[in-house]
Amino acid sequence: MVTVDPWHALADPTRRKVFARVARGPCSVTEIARDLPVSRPAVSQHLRVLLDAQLVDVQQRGRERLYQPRLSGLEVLRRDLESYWSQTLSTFKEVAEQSYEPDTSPTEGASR
Amino acid sequence: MVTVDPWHALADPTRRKVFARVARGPCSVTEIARDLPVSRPAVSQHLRVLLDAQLVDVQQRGRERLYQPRLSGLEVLRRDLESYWSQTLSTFKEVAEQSYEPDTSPTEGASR
DNA sequence: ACAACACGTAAGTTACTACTTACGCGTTCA
DNA sequence: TGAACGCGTAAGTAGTAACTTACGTGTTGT
Repeated sequence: MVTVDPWHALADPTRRKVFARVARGPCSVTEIARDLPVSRPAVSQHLRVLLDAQLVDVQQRGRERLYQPRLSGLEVLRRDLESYWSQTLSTFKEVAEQSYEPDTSPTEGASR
Repeated sequence: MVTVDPWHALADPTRRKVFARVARGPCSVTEIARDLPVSRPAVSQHLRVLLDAQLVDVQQRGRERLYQPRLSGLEVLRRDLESYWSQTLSTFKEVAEQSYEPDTSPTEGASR
């Protein structure tokens, strides 16, 4: 089993549309391909990547394969994004404090 | 000015490391390149993409260029991710309800 | 049993992307 | 004023990724 970075998985616009459709509710490959300007095999290949990124799950249903969204992959993205967000906020805070105390950095007063 | 999809911007592992470093606090190109196994121009090119994705900002500082994180790009990601998350949760709910009421779907009792 | 359906995968092509080295421009400091 | 620094960008290259068509497999219904 190959593991795929969920960031990479959602980077492609077409693949993001595929995932968005699956997230909205369980659906089959043909059903997804009908709404997209790409072939059915292309959708299959995108779903394979989403599977490897733990973003979707499959379930055989007669002769259909029903795809459903999965939380595991999203949790990774959530954690990373939350980290970026909080670090960005505290960086903002630090920069703001430094502009009030120019003594802290001895890099000469070229801050403006 | 070229606009870049923030999803695409954070898809590359190296670029994500560059952004993670900038998020942690303002820094220069050379400083980032010192901690990564790629050349300085490579870092410059990554920062260009992050700039176009509204994920970072620059500020000339003497002969250095100080990069800082920016919220705009992250907000897009946050909004998308939040949408995926909530839709995935409600899809889970729907699926759970359907398994208790097999009458709803006339696709014959092949659910197990 | 056979046609139709739903799907995955192999094979091939084209476009893009991440990287390198080489170069040029502005800034700092002796 | 000239050497060193910090950086962006151009040019070239190797690897990857997204797509297509063609084909094979399992399931449904007559």
